[in-house]
Order: sequence, then structure tokens, then C-alpha cells
Amino acid sequence: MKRRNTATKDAVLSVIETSGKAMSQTAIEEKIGVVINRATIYRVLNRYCEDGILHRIAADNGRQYFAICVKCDEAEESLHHFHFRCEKCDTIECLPIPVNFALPKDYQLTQVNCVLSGVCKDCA
Amino acid sequence: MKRRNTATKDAVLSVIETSGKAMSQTAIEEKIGVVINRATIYRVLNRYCEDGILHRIAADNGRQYFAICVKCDEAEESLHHFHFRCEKCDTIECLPIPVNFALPKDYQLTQVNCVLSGVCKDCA
DNA sequence: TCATTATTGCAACTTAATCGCATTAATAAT
DNA sequence: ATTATTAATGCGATTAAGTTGCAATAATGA
Repeated sequence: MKRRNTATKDAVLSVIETSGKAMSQTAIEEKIGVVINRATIYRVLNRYCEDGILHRIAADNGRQYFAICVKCDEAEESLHHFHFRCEKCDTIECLPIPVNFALPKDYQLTQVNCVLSGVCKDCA
Repeated sequence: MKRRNTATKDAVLSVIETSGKAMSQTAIEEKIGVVINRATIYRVLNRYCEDGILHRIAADNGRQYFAICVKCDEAEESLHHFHFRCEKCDTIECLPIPVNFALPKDYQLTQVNCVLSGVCKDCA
């Protein structure tokens, strides 16, 4: 399944890059300027996640947000940082705060999802 | 809005207590033994959350889980612990690991939701 | 025992996300 | 440059989680 370059893919990534934050499908659709089908946006986002370009954050509002992780090319450990979801502007940002924990014996880890919620500095 | 005692309420709480873990509505409905409507279970769970009996965990699978927090009567800080979601047995447990972080200036915190996922000790 | 109103069940609804399928279009082969 | 292959897209339908309106039921207090 070799990937092809399309305007849609570029546009989606560009919107997220510009925002500098993690975005939901809805937010991307609103900001992207052109009309792109919802299913297509989700498929583009899922492909980017598979390819390690984006990472997915499951927020406590039950929705998915997608972020470009500047450190995704480094160790997996770099994924272990906190996210902050602002309830006012509906965005999520990656905080430069590492998540530290020691899992009890015999537990196998596959995912870390730490989301703090409240009001961000821009909306305070 | 004074609360009334019902068999349904007791049964729901009892199932969660017995499991010793956080449970989803689906899991509760399966384990509870009697037929209780989905909407009713959600309403019971939401009421328990309002009353501080249960707390709600938003898992990275997009679903809600409900747990009896033994420390809910203590300081709010006690809520800041990690949860572990086992992908095999579909339960979430509260880990005795505190979540530590220092929020950047001007951020206001209202929620902490930290979920680690993988395989728990019982399923390993 | 009766009145009040919280609780419940049912069906409909909302929202997030996915999926099947026909069509379009990016890339590789000729 | 033309054609063949198949990834990507749009559309509509579908799934799943959770909520809501409303009428019926039942817990509590008078």
C-alpha cells in the first residue's frame, strides 16, 4: 500500500502545522478552507498516524485530536508527555512536561494518554 | 432533588464494588444479572458521579469507565493517580501511582485524566 | 392511604467515527 | 504521451456511545 501525494493530504497536515496545536476532525474541516469530506479527513489522519507523522490523543470529552509531535522521530519515550485541553477554545496542546511513572510488575505498556483539562493561558 | 433508594442503584454499585475495577456501562450491564435499561444505567452512573460516589475515567478507546475511588472523600489531589486499561479484559484499574506535574503559568486546571494502556498482570 | 416527584423503560436522537462501493486520479509501465 | 493499476476520494449508510423526552412506575413523606 504505497502512499500517493494529494492536495488533501497536504492541506490537512498544513492546517495542523499552522495551528501549532492538536486538532479534531471538526476543527480541521472548519479551518481548512476547502470542502473535504469528513470520512476522507479521518482516513488521511489515520494514515498519518500509521506512518508516524501524527499522533492521536484521546481527550476526556470523548473525541480524538491529532498532533504533529516534534519528537516523534526520537525514542518512544518522547511520546510520554502531558497534553492540555482547553475547554474554551477546544484545542489541545502538547505540554513540555514529561510523564513519569513506574508500572507495577507484570504490566505491559502499549499506550500513554495523559490529558489535563481546563483553561489555557490564551483563554484565561 | 433528593435521591431515592432503588434496587437498580444498589445493584450497579455492587457490581462495580465486586469487580474491584472501573467498569463501562456495557460491562456493568453484562455482569449485573438482571435486565436494566442502558439509559437507566447511565443515569445511575451519572448521579453517582455527581454525588462523589464514583469517578469517571475517559479511556483512550473513547469510552467512559466508572470507578469507586477509595480516596474520593479526601483531598481533590487524590484524584490525580494513573489508571491502567487492560486491552484484553477491558477493565480499568486505579494504580497507586500519583500523577505529578507543574502546570505552566496562567493555566487553570479542572480535570486530570491519565490512562496507561496495555496488558494487566492478570492477563499477561 | 394518598400525594409528590424521583426513577425507570422505551424509543428517538445526537455525535464521533467507520465502512462499502462506485468514481476519480496519482503513479508506474508501456 | 498513453494506458493500466490501484490508492484516494465522496457519498450515503452504518455503528457505537451516550443523552433526552415522555409516559409509566414506585419510593418517600404527609
